[in-house]
Amino acid sequence: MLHIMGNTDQQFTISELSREFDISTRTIRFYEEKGFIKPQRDGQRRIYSAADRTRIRLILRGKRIGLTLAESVDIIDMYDHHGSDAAQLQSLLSRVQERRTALEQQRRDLDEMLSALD
Amino acid sequence: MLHIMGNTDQQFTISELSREFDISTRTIRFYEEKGFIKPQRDGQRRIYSAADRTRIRLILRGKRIGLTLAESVDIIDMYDHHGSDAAQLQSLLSRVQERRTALEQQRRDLDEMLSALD
DNA sequence: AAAATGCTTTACGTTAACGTAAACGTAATC
DNA sequence: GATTACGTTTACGTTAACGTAAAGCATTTT
Repeated sequence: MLHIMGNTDQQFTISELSREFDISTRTIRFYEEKGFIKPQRDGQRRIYSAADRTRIRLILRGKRIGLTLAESVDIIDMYDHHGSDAAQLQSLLSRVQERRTALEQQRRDLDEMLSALD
Repeated sequence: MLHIMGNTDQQFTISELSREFDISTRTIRFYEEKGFIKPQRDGQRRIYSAADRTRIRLILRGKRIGLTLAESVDIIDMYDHHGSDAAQLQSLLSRVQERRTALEQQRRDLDEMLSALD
């Protein structure tokens, strides 16, 4: 059977992503266990989309700045959110604001740390 | 009995520091267990110096930027180091350099995160 | 077909950073 | 002298983020 598909939707195997991001396959499956990514299946094999890959990249970025996985995913879902009513939007905005404040404090701490290391 | 002491060497109780930094007394004792601070004793009571207080402040700053306690203490001891020979100094400098690099990456990650939240 | 390769699930183990409770000591206050 | 406030030690419990086998499919290579 022939599939006609644009090459915009690239596919990745677990070991490809493992190598690319230098994390174990265990880690990638763990992220799935936690519901942070939901790859498709080809039989029993996992297939990762470009979107899955991006989510992993963002999770790792979050880790580097000291966020927990849950916090990272939380923020990622802030980007991603599409349909929501006014009330949801309002609470989202205030949560983004909170996050900003924490991150800005973090930046100040980091700057002080860096300048102290001179 | 009268103690004559300059007020440069202030003293603090565990609950004072607990309130000031908004951490539990358990946390403070835990830091001592790990050897990160070494308060004096008055009988069985702990007495914290200004230096102890500063170390705690720095540890907490490290935590906010996602360092582990061990990493924070490691950096703090970089500030503090006084007597060391040339070889030690050299290894210290390269370690500081490593740290800087990591922190700068962290800063970039943070900036991207912040600008994405607009 | 045997072996190697790459993937799968299940499940127990590990480390960091405390939380939480028990049980007790000492000093000030009612 | 009993209660309250503040401190102490000892020790078991908890959560996050994986590590590390163990044991088994499925496909590709020898």
